[in-house]
Amino acid sequence: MLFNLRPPNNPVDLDLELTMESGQPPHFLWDHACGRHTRIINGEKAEIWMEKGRLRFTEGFGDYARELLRLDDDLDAICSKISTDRTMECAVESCAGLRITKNDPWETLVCFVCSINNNIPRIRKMVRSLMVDGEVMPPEDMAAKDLSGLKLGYRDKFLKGCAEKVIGYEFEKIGLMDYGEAWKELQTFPGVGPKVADCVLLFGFGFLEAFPVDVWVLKSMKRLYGAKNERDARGKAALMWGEYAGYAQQYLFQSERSGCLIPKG
DNA sequence: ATCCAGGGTCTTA
DNA sequence: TAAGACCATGGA
Repeated sequence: MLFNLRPPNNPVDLDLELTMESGQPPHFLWDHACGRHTRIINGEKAEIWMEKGRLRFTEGFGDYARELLRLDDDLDAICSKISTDRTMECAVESCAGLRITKNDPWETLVCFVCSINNNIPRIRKMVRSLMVDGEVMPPEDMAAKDLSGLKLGYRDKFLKGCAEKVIGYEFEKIGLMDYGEAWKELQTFPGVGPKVADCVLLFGFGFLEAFPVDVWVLKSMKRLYGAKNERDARGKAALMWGEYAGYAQQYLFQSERSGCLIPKG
């Protein structure tokens, strides 16, 4: 099976490698070898790869791939809207085909609790230590299991706390709230502050207006737009990029890390 | 040895 | 509301 991307056969519409390896949940949850991305979904092996400029995936995972890669997002239109100045134009150009991914909320929460004051390679190691049979262990198992010995640092108690809170809690209801309400609600979870909440809302619940401010994005927002602090960065992002601030954030994050972000023009 | 990493919590002023 | 100590771990 394959998808015709919009516009059809336009390779700029999806850079699968970049998207899957850009510090989003798939970077932590999927295996990656020989240009193929693999993991277990609902007990079955799923595989995604590019072939002759077209997206391919294991039979039966078409709907999953479409949701994961947000193939219904009009990337051209979104990139136009966030290209508010020369700097953002360059960021968008240098990361052509980078898409926001939509992941399972619980797995996303686990990923970004592990991300606290941490680096991407070690986040991946931690998340994988919390996976059983290819999937992040469900809240019930995480609440019951002894996490000491997994080298999670002080994050083990946060993960335990989140697992216990999610049990008997309609986690999906957060996706039905408006952004502001959902942002505040998520921060009642142990280990979830403003940044982790925005990551879970963006990558787990699909709120494209969420703007996670980590050290890289904060550095960009200070240098490029004179942001004074984290809160100020969020405010400026909301004003400049509004409903697509999440996409702007991912292009900023990727560009800042790869060092291809020009000062400002 | 010191700094840093997709930060949060808690205390203090 | 804002700043600072503290938190575990491993790589640079």
